[in-house]
Amino acid sequence: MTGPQDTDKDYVQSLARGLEVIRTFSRYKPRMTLSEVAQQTGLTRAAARRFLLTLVRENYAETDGKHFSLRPKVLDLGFSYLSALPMWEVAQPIMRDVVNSLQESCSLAVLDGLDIVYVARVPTERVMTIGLAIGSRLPAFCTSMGRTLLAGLPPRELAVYYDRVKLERRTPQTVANMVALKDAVEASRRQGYTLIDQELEMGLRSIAVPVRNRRSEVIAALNVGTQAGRTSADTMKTRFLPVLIDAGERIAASLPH
Amino acid sequence: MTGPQDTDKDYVQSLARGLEVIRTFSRYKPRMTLSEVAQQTGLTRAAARRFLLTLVRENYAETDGKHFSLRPKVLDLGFSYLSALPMWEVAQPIMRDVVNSLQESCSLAVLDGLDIVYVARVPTERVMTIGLAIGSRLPAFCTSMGRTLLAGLPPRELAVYYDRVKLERRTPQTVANMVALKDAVEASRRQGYTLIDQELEMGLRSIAVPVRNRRSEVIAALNVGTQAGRTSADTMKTRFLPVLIDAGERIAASLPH
DNA sequence: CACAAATAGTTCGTTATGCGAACAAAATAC
DNA sequence: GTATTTTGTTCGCATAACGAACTATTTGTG
Repeated sequence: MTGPQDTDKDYVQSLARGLEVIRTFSRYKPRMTLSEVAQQTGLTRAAARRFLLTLVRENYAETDGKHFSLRPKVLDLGFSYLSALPMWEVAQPIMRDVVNSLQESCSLAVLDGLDIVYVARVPTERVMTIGLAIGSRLPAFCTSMGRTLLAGLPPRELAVYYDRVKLERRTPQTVANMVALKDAVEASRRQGYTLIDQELEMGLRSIAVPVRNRRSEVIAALNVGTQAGRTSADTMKTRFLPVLIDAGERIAASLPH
Repeated sequence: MTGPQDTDKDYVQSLARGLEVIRTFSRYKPRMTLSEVAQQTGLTRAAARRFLLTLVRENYAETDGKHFSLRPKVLDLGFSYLSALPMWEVAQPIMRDVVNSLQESCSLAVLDGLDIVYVARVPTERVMTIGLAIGSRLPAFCTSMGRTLLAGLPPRELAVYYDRVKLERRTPQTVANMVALKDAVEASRRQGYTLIDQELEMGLRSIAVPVRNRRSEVIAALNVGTQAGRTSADTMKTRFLPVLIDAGERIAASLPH
């Protein structure tokens, strides 16, 4: 496992390695033996063992003597980020109003690399086959919130994104060529909202608007998702969009100075 | 800042310190300078700087050249824990059913030390003055889910809890003496649910049931919260409790083997 | 049950990781 | 402009963390 190429005196390799150990646990590997962790992370068994025992000692993990698993204290790490978000506390009541008004799921996400990351979510029903919660990631290029966030990037950062993204079709509708994606992002920027129709998953339609800070920078996206069979694109534009725009503005207005 | 008392060859001090740096960010300190982080964590400035630069290098944090703040990648750490939870994916649709049925907020929590930690939440409206999300912590002794989880502890672990907990009154109704708490927990165990009436916060009433694994161990608690003025304790027992019990059983039944 | 294979626990010599005091540089406050 | 505070950087040093190699334990197989 590599860190920076050259010896970097300001880099704490043990911290980076330890965080990788935490990240190696997942839905598919909720609990692992010492050797499995070593294998997954590329660490030696002795090193993996020290990291795991340190996590156990600090109550981030536990062991039954053979298998290791993470403990809820790990959520504190993510919570440090969430509770530091300026919009964190004000967004949820506003999102609940959206859900009460439209009877559809509402989510808030930020851009992180090539992905969007959910930071708040008020679900009403399962509109997608995968479960989503705070911390979930989805590709930005084929989600309504993702396109909205891309549209709000400064040109240079957007160019970097286009250079790095790999457009992989998720449904027959997925916009998977660069020219079409750029047009779509530009359209999002112009019209101030994004409507995605079954690009991420068949049957899923969602609409998103930007949430801006006081300097008019796009800092998050807010969306409502529905089943395509239940709500037409026109209805989303005429009924859902005004509610979302209002909610985005209320969140923005509630941000600290 | 101290680690283990004796030199412990299996303890990675840099990992423990780095995790403390992450945890030091909060709602009150969303962004900090190098010196502030050093002061908050007890590290030297040079050490704090190396940890922060490592977090920046690994995209867990960012800096504007002076202040540091966390990035969404930190949520991946908590997400490792959440996605590894056996009940994670099945619980939310069931909780949404509860919310649709009762029109009240529904949450799922686990016990961690003296606290409960929220691992899933479907809010309907603001029943509490503080915002709650995945990762939020509340004291176990004066919450419905907390009492439920305490009731499900093996006797030895419960004894340890009683030894360590400090009962601090949150409202005039808070059960804050040990005898009364033990009686309340025992009552929760006997009746298989817990109803809390304005012990955590005035105006807040909530009812919780245990979620058990296939070995009948209590692994989480599920609750519904309401405003005391809107729903009587009797209504919670007659209308809410059957729905919650059913939901708890459905979550339990959906757990993997 | 015996044996082989796999995995975990431990040791310890080694080294490079991470340390922090001290200084320089930059930013901030007055 | 000066004083103060904060940040950036260096570098000698101590030891934290390393991993190879071994022992011990567990698991799987015939």
